[in-house]
Amino acid sequence: MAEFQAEDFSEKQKIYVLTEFPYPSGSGLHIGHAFTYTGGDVYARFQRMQGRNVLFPIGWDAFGLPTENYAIRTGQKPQDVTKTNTENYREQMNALGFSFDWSRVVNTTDPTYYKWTQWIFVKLFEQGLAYKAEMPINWCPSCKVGLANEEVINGHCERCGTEVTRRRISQWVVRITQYADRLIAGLEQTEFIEKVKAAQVNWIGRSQGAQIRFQVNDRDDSLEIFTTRPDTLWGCTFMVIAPEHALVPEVMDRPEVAEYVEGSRKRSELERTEASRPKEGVFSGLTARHPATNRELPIWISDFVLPSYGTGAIMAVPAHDDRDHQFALRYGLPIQPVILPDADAEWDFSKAAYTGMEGRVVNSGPIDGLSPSDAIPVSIDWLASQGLGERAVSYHLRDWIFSRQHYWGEPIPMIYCRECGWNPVPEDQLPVLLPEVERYEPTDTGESPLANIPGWVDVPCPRCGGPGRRETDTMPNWAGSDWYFLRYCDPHNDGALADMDKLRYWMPVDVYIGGDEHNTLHLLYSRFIYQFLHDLGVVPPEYPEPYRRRLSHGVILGPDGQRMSKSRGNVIVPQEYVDQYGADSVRVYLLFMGPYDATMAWNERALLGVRRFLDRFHRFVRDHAGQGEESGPGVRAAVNRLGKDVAEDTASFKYNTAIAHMMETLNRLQDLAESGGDQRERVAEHELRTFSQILAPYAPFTAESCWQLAGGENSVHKTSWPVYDPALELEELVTIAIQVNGKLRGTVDVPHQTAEAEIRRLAESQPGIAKFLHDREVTKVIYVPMRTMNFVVK
RNA sequence: GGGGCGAUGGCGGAAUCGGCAGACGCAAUGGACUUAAAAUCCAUCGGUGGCAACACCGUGAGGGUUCGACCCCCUCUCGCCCCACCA
Repeated sequence: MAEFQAEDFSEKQKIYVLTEFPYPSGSGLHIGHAFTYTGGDVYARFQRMQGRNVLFPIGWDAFGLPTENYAIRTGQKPQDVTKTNTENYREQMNALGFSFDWSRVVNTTDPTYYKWTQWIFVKLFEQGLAYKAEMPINWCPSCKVGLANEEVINGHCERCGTEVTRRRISQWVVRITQYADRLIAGLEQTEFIEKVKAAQVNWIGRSQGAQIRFQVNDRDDSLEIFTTRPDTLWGCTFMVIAPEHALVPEVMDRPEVAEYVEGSRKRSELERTEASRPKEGVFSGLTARHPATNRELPIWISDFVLPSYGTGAIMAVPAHDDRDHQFALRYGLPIQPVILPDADAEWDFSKAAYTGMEGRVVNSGPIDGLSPSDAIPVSIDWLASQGLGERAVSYHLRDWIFSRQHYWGEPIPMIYCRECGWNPVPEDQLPVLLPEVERYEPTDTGESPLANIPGWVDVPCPRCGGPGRRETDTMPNWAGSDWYFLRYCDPHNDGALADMDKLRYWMPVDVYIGGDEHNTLHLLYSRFIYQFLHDLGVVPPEYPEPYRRRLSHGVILGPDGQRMSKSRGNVIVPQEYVDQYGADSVRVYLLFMGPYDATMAWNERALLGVRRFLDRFHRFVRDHAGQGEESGPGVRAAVNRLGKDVAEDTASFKYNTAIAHMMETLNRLQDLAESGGDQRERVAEHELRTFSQILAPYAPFTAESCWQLAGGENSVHKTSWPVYDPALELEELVTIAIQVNGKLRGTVDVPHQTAEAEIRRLAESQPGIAKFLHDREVTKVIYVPMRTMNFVVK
């Protein structure tokens, strides 16, 4: 398949078409893969025919829990399972005719690849962007294993269905929040569609507000809170802190506090973040002083306050926040209105909080009489002048928990020494290879299975040479997919993750095709890692962002219109349909179903319709091959036009209409070639070959066969896209719509460049139109050249 | 609650910049070929009225702008997707 290899530094214009690489599961390629890669393949093939140097690579995102589980179940090595699966994937991809550059395959589980994944981690650590912290993880008490968020389905373990609880474990965390503002700002340099940009901005969730200090009574401590509504400060009647807050251990001697905190700890993340759960809490026994009014404010503890957002503490303003209002009603805490709504002067604050921004601030000292939006900056300035607080920004985005307690992942290349602390494995000792072990079962303690291999764990400290201990956690699945697109540019490089000149040639990715489900996490993580590498200077400084465009493909539902799932039994396996109808039918059908980004149900009858079209074309070519003379004018014009239409649609990913154009043109050619009488036209091999070329990106096998039948030499896939001849189109008649008062009353067919006056004469002479003009006064005639003419009459 | 998107025949969907609504395909109906079936081919296929020519209505609902609106503006209804106790 050497024919599809991309050429480094070619003089041709480059284009980098990237599709998300698959996780090679045991069940083989699924329909979503077929859909994604067909979309990428058509575009790549089309661009090659346009004379571009196309990089269309593929690889394997092969680390992951299913392989590890399967290996445990069957007693195989994950390495061997991966090998079997990737070979199967490759075979099925070839059956579908994907024109990947197989010389650039990347495999995240290959030590020559994950050496660089580990290298990136070492750099993160060296730059202070990776740190150890006690973080709660999702814990399956039955499997005795920590689960990533994506392995928790509705609060239950993906594997065994047991309800997941929380457990605190010391983990590696990556400081992605440090890049939050840049990740937002960088979006401006991309051409992502609005939806994707919005998803990213939303996920980062930047809010502006104020940080305010409250003095805790009878103690030295002060309580810091974050709020986006400092204008409601004077309405604060109590405070709430999370059970994880640093103040809590100091009041654990109160039995009711201890009981509440204990109960909360047992609650799963799912339960805890359930918004409809009644707001419950416990009084801490502490009070704080209102910074403006000196009023005494009780400090409550409740787990509706999240430890991981803001400061883990809030000022409660029950008059103007729904949650605080619920809490106040439950425990009989005072409600103090400080904003009167414009619309409803009689607002009943005992019934509901007023959270709107329209209104007037009252009972609030220096900000009285202002509108809430004006009051926000004024209140912050006032707080700052009193030394009580300042402007602050908070993000929904959290630092990224980077440890997984699994075997089948990249070992985190760190060594712990009692004397020197954490040190990275020196670069010349990378990669830290995954040891081959007999058993992959998780440990009872929640540690990675690697912790059970003393010969691997115990190593000298790279700094002092004393006894050290390897990190036994592995990296999350995201790690390998964060930078794979860089490796495709230079997949065999031993001395760097990729050569700078090659990156400069191929980057950025021109089109990245993937699923909506990766529009937030994967896209954000990989943009972050790219920006980090940009700061390190190992990617071209002139490209601040890795992806120019992001295209999200749609979803194929089962024949019943439901999402495909094994339990519903509506899963479509592409290979079965390839066997039955041929790869081209499956390819063309997938793209013909609807717009590339739509959600569509599988319909085997429609697939059959596509098969009929391909068969009909093949028959047509066979029946008309050998008629070596020139085609009739209608045939020439139709095929000429087709090349232009399909090129336009393909370039803008409107595959469904491109295919419709091909069907339409075949219908037209059949009419012209097979009708009786004077209209009948000859179809010569030249047009049959041109049509085959146009079909080639979509149905590569059928097109090749037809190309040969029509006397084509070599391979249709090595030809250039047919050149459009505008002169041919000018020979065709144009149909112009004739309206009277905006209503269609007829049409006239005229040659191109017919004068307006002539069109008007033809229209007025047509009885079906004339009868609407008869006896009326034409006040105006609007003419849109070569499209429509509208008579305005009284 | 926040954000994004959408609503067109029996179905999936077309319609470049506001200019012939329903391309293309599926399903359906009638017919040809066949002993029969499959395959293939021909015809019809938004609604109402009409033998027909033709006329009127029609892009979720209501209003507006315009010579002309699926497309632009306002109000509303419904649906899908993502995020969500985020202070």
